[in-house]
Amino acid sequence: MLQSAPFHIQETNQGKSTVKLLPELHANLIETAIQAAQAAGDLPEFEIPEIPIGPTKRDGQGDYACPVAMALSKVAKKKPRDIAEAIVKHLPEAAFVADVEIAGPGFINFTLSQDWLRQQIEQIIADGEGYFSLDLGTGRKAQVEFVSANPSGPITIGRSRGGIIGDTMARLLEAAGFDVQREYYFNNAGMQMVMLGKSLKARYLQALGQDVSLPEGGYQGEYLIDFAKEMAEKEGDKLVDADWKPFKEFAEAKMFEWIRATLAQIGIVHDNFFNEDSLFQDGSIWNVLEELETRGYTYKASEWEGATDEEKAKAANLDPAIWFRTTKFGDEKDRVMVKSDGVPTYTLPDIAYHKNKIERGFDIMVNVLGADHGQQYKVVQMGIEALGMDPSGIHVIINQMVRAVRENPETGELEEIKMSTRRGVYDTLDELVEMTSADAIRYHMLARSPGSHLNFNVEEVVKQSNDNPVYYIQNAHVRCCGIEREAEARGLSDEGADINLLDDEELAFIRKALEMGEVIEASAKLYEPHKIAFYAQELAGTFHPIYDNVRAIGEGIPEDVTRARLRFYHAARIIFKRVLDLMGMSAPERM
RNA sequence: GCCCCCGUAGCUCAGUGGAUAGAGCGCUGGCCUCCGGAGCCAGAAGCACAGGUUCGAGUCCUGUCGGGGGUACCA
Repeated sequence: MLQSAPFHIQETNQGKSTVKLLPELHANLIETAIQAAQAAGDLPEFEIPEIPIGPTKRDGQGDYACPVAMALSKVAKKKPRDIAEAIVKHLPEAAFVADVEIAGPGFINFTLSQDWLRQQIEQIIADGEGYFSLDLGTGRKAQVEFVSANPSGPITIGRSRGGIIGDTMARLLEAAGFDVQREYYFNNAGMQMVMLGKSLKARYLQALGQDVSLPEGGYQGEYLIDFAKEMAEKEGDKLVDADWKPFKEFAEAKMFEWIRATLAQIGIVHDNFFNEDSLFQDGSIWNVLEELETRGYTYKASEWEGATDEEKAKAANLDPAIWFRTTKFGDEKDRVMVKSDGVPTYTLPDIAYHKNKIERGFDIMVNVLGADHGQQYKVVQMGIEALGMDPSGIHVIINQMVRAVRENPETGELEEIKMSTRRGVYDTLDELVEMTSADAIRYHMLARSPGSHLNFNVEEVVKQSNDNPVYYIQNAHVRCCGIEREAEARGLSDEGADINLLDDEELAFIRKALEMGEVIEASAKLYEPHKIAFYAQELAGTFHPIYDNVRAIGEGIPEDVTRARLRFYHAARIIFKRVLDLMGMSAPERM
């Protein structure tokens, strides 16, 4: 579903069409102009750098600005303004450019053609929601792995951040043209799951009336009591002598359904759940270990080779473990791959998992991790390199921790709500969804760069008033729908509209709308999905004043003007639907 | 101690090395004969600190201070 404008379709020599965005189109003009200026002797010979260009921020500076003349000042041995003049002199004509100006120290400012902008309205309506699709990733497979929480308890607010970032990243990569798979790495192996099984067994015995306590470090959540009751009803006392395994199986299956249901509430649906367990069962972890041994990256010892005296003392009573020589890749210390009891740590299956991903043929693999796992991905990368594979397709988005906060009614200060599995505390995503809405959660989690330490103010998100940007954005869509409803009720339509009757204000919105392609491109290339959230708010901020000033229907408005404006609001509705879709938010028709 | 991340308005946060650092909330003052006011207009208020690189630094480098995370048999 590839679409054309806002980007001109350019025919290449091979006759294949390539979608291009406005910054690149402008940059091409400038590059051509520099070459022509050099050929004409107006500029000296030098290697042409990457042309910087971007949308301008304030009136009077055109729509797109390029500061390349300043950067060239040194190599060209000329004043920036003189360079800019030489470039402008040789600038080729382009349908989308109405005016070019040199301003300030040597900026080249481009103003878009109003006619060209008008045409984009028709293009948007013709292409519908596919209008902002790019072909950046056409023919390429991408995978986004996110959430990947241990199935040992309910999804927490903190976990949902990575989930929303990951799902939005997937949506943006799809918009950029990639064939995207969403994957959940289901950590159903390891000590945590053994503990879960043991905890459930204790709850099961309790359900049968036995006086047993939870194992040390066991899971205390009430959900295990519910699971245990269900098990006791189903199995009776058949399992009193069983070990932890059937309990782990049962808990895991329950958790799997629970996690899926929780995530589905906020619009997150994974295409694939990859079981960590399968890497043990099919032997791939042992193959990886063997390969690392063969390549000389492991050794067996009870302490790592550079251990301090303190570390040696700690290891004194341990049997030997198998170490991965990560110091060969610049790590500060080697890492344990197989513990002294013969059980692998998370490192080994993690490496085997990423090897598996690469072998599945993804061109890019995005991995969304919390900061508490922030170092681990480096070890995985070292593992992939040690196996002689290329880790360059793996990209990690690390999101900093979420602190749930609320205002102290007495002091007015924000204070942290301590995460706890007890009820009554805002800790699980289920509870948060109940109190707010999927849209509000998604927007607030998304509207922060992953690197920022997020203070999640529950009351602020709960507030359903005009101080909430979620509704500000959705309301733009609602208003477009309202106009269309009114038009229909009055028997009016936008068919055959003369878009030349539209004014600068409406076109300013279209200009802003065209930036969506640039935002999608930047998000996809830089792996920064939060950009779309800020863009959406800016877009709504451009829309609402126009809605206030530019009435489509009413006394004294000529019918042809009404028709043209209805056409405009029709396009605006498509645009808001699209941006809300990209964020995984609903686009309501009424509020 | 060492490694990673962060420090921008009263609060929550944006800001590909480019022009006069933006938005929301809160605060102050205006706007309802309206296609839904969950809206519009205006105002006050800020780059932790010190050096350095650059024609140009909130952005890059070094250091200091402050906060979060990690730091060999948890994931």
